[in-house]
Amino acid sequence: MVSQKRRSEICAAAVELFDERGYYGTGMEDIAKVVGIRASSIYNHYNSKQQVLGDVSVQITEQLLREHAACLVGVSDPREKVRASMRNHVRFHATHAPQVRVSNREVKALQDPYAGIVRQLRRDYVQRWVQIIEEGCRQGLFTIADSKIATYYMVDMGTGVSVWFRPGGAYELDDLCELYANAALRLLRAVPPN
Amino acid sequence: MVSQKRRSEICAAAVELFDERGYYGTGMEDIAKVVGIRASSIYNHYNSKQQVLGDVSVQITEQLLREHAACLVGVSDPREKVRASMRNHVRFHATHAPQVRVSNREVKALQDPYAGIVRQLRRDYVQRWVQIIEEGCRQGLFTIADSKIATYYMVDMGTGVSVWFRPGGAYELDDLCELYANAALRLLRAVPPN
DNA sequence: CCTACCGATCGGTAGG
DNA sequence: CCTACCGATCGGTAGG
Repeated sequence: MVSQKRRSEICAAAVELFDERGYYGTGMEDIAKVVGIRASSIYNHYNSKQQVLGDVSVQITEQLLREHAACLVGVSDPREKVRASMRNHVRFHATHAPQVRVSNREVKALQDPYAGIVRQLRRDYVQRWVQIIEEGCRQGLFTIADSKIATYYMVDMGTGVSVWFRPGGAYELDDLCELYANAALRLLRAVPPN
Repeated sequence: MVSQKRRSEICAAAVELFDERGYYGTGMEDIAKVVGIRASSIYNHYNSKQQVLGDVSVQITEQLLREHAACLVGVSDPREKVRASMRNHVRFHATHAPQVRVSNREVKALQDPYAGIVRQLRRDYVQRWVQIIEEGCRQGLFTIADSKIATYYMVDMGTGVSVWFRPGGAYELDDLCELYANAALRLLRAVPPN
């Protein structure tokens, strides 16, 4: 049987284990044990361990871009685009922390074709930020030296949330999203009203 | 022979390989091959692969704190402390990129006593940032909602440099340090003169 | 989905 | 610093 349910069970187990022990530190036996089957049975759903990692990485990266595009619908002010992008970035990295940690940490373990796909998606994502920032600069709303560096400021800062954020901890996610959105506009020296 | 030279050769080879393929993806054979000896000979210098990773991680983390302390000598204005800290953080993460990537990526693979030591050093480092920021707030120089979050902004942003920075690339390291130092003061809403 | 099994490689040890 | 070797585990396959 090659049910979609089993496939996603394997995927979920793999994410947890890759996150905990890394791609090379996780055996097919480990994944199978969590799912409740034998290691050899995984090969009815995936051709290789590499394909499991590829599936996880491509899926989560595509989802990030999809949700980013969705959060910008109907927004025209570049300052609001930055706010929405930052909120989305932080929320995504907090709520899909294991997946983004794995896809960031194991990007070097990823081989083609997955590696090429994921790298291209990441370039697209950075490029979207760059274009929003440059649009704001042209409108005289932002003042920055380099739009690429400004993008790294914000993306790297928000990605860090996936490492230290704990649901139910000291910080409420909604509050965090607002703090980061405001911080982004400060980084860009955005003219008020923010 | 347990020469210090051999030990650091093993260390250097291990950093490159751990960075490239991860801790679990790297065998003692791989490290030995780079050094030009047999895998079993590494055990004349280290008791285990874990000890090699521990050595790398503790050393680089101690060095970060040492250089951070040194960059603050004679500085009293909190704004200048933030500038110096940010410049040091970025420069360190750019010039020791493989080491910090390994020590960040493999922190979960680290066992006690190394894990405990490294985690404590990291807490110390964060605490130093927090105290500088709170000092600036008390003096009315900074305006922020949460000093811990503000620390994460800056530390995470600067740590990102270790991932994308390439020496001899589009950005000069000195310029980058200044850009990040200025960005840090914007994040803190520092009062001029900056 | 299973059992049975492949050759390769793993970290580490014994002994010199 | 080496050779020789340990038991365990690796990703993956054959065959049902």
